[in-house]
Amino acid sequence: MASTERPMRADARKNRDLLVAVARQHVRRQGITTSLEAIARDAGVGPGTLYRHFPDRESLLAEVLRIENDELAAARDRVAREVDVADRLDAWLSEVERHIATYRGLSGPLVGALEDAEPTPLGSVCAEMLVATEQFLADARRAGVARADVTAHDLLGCAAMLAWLGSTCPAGSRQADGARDILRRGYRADR
Amino acid sequence: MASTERPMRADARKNRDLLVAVARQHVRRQGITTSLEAIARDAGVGPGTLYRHFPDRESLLAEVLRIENDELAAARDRVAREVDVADRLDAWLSEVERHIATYRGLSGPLVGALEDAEPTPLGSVCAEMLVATEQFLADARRAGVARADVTAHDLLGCAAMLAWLGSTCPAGSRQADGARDILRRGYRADR
DNA sequence: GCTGAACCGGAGGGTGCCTCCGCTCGACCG
DNA sequence: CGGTCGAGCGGAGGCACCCTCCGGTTCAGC
Repeated sequence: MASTERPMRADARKNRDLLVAVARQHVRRQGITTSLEAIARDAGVGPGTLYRHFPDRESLLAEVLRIENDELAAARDRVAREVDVADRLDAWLSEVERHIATYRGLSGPLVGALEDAEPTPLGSVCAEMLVATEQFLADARRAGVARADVTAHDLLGCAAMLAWLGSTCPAGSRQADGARDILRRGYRADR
Repeated sequence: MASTERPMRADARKNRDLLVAVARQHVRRQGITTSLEAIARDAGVGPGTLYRHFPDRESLLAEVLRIENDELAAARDRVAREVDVADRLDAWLSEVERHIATYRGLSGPLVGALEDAEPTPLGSVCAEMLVATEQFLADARRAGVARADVTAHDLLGCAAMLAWLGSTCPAGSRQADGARDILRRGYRADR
């Protein structure tokens, strides 16, 4: 289907890429509620152009994340390779938390996408994280370091909560650390 | 100090009370990001009037909560009286979570107030919850059902996280239940 | 080069935030 | 009870943002 579509016009492609690049900067700095108009301005295009390429905030966001997701995949492989199985799940969840927390305000929409039945732009990003988490959870269970009644879905929810708490508190606060410790003891089988 | 100030003019008092009442409805229905202009409109006053009584969103919110806080205090007394010490802390934290979750979006500002050094309008609301939580935590420790390294501050953070997760998911989702179980096992000493 | 379809960008209507200022009306005094 | 004056009112207005629509422009294939 997609293969039968003719390729994008060169100027359209350029604008689209530029918009995603500028959006990435803005979202990193201002969080996901950053002004779309400002992104268009900075990219030197009109608002109409932005809205044609990305009909709503979420599709633009999904595109930004799609690019960034390579980083998370790399982290996943690194964790699987280098971290001892006893701490692998912890390490992975930390990565997920850090990834989510990169963009202030992302945790909300992400949890929404985790729940939503119909596929949203953010859905695929979520699905990937869920698969990896299931993998790590299975490993941990086999090694006897994760409780049996905890699900990957729950764990992602926990990571999102922590990311939320961390980016809600004033920067530099250790508020999330206590909660993280409590959560760890709650899903691990060995403490 | 406050006692030397002359009492409010009757019309001002009336407007102020009306605004708080209308705001309460709106915030309950729409969450804390509800439109302040709409509140003013519904109360039949101009925006200027609203902003003189409540210079920013947070002071209006704090006033709404101050009224509602009686409910939480009642819950606190009921829990202290009726619930067995083994489950008292759990019961109290559930109440806190429910209370916070009543107003969609409240968890963020509340956590902020929990951290802030200088007193914000929401600060006193927080302080009250913190005191009660410390009390219940101390009881639980004495009864041997709470881990020693958990702080009341951490627990409030956890309640806020759960409230956040609960009101972020589409209504009726059980997403928060898993996280709540994990957290409970994390702070309790007996499971 | 020509042509038409794809694409552009900005004007504009709607909403919300917050401020400022001229007028009103309630409180108190004589 | 009537007058005064200042607290209080409310709406106009400036600003930012969201999103849509459409007349003009530019690319791509012939």
